[in-house]
Amino acid sequence: MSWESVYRLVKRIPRGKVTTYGELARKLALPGGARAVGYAMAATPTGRGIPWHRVMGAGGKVRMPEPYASLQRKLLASEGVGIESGSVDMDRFGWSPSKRGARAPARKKNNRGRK
DNA sequence: CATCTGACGACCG
DNA sequence: GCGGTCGCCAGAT
Repeated sequence: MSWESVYRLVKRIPRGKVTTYGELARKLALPGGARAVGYAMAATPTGRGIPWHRVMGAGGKVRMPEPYASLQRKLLASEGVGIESGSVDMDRFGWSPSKRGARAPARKKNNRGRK
């Protein structure tokens, strides 16, 4: 059950969005157990359809050793997630478990004639 | 059963 | 804003 739950949530993350270890931990009723979540992710077998790269640290910052960090940035950027100085804008790409689109993008693209 | 570690988070200087 | 410390949980030895 343990890590399976984590994987499940991670798999739920929609493309182009990211979440944090803390959020996952909280959703799993493990406040402060973000480390456990991170540990689980570290053991996450690649090639299982688990978008581990969509899991960021607090504040949307990259929390992992190379070369994973670089790979993550690359994958995220490939999904349209803008990264600034190694950090992701959680206000726009932050995704909350079970709270689908809680932080929906502000959609501030071209005004299409009106603001 | 005791101890250390780890892809974390919050706090303090 | 950055770096160091403590606290948290689960797994491995």
